[in-house]
Amino acid sequence: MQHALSLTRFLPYRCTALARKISVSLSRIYTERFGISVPEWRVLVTLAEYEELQAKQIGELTSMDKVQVSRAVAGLQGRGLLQRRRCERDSRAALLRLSAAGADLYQHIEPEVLAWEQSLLAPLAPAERTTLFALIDKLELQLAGMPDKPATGSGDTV
Amino acid sequence: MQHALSLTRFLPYRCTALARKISVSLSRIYTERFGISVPEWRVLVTLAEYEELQAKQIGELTSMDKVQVSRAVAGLQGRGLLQRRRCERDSRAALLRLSAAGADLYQHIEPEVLAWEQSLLAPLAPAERTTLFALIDKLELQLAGMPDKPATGSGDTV
DNA sequence: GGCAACTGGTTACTTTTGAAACCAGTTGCC
DNA sequence: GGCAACTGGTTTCAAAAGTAACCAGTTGCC
Repeated sequence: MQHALSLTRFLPYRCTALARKISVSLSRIYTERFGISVPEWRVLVTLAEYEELQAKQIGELTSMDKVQVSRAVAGLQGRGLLQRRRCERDSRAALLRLSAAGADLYQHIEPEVLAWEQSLLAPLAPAERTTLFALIDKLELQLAGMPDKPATGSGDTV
Repeated sequence: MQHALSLTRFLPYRCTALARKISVSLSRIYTERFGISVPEWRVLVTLAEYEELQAKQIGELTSMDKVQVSRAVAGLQGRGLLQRRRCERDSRAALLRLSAAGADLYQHIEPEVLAWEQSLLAPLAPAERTTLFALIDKLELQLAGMPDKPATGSGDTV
C-alpha cells in the first residue's frame, strides 16, 4: 500500500506526544507532593502574575474553558489557597486572588518548576530557544486563521 | 508579588496549547465526516504504513498504551475497517491489518490530512520545518533522559 | 511434566474531560 | 418599569482516558 504519511514526521502527532510527555514529567512536581492538578496549577501561575482576576479572564489567559476554570478555582478555594471577593459592578462575577497560603505554596513550587524547565531546555542554545518560541507563535497564528477544513481542491486561500 | 514565570513564555503551556489546537482542528477531518476517533486514526495510519502488525507494535509506534490500542482496534474492527488473523507462534497475539474497506477509507482521508498539514505548515520555510522537527527531537530526547524531578539544588546532571 | 513468573490483550472501575443545560444577574429596547 | 437577549459562572450528564485487575497463553526452571 502506498503511504505518503508517517506518524514520525507528522507534526500533529509529534506535537501531541511531546506535549504529553512534557506535561506528565512536569506535573509530577506539583501533583505528587502538593496535590495540585494541571488546571489548578495554571490558575495559580496566572493569579501569581496578575494578583486579582475574574474567572473569565483566567480562562482567556490560560486557554481553558470556563468549566475547567470553575473546577480548578473550586478546588483551590476548597483548600484555602484562593480567596474570592464580590465584584462591585457585576455581582455575577467574583474577583479571585491567592490567599496567603496560596501565595506561599506558589513560592515553594515555582523555583522547582523553573529548574525543571531549565533542565528541559538545557540542550537548546539560547538562539534555538528563541527560534522554538517563534515557530510556535507562527503555528498558533496560522491555526487561528485556518478554516475548519482545508479546501481539498486547487484553490488558494481566498 | 514577584513572578518569574509567565505562561506565555512557558514551554509546557505553549506546547500543550498548540498541540490541543492542532488536534482539534485536524481531527475534524476524520471525526465529523467519518466518525474516526484520534486513537483510531493513529491505528489506521500505522497499519497503512506497516501492512500487518500486532497490537503491541502499534502501541510502540504510536506512543499509545495497550488499552487505548485495544479500544481503537475494537472500534475499527466493529466497523469492518480492520481484520485480525491468528498469530502462528503466539496465540495470545493477533495480527492486524486494514480490510479493503479500511484501506479504501484511508485513501480518502489521507490526502485531506496532508493538505491540512501543508496549510498549517504554509508559513514555515522548508528550513524552518526541518528546524522545528529537529527541536522536537532534541526535546524528546532530553525528556527521555530526565529524572523524575530535577535536583532543586546546585548539582549538574551527574 | 508441572508450577511459577511473565506477557499480549481485554474488561471493569474510577477519574478526567467536554458539552449542554441551567441559574442568577445584567443590558438594552420599548 | 418590564420583557427579551445576553453573559459570568456552576451543575449535570455523557464521552474519553488512565489504572488496576484479569484471562489466556507462553516461557523457563526444577
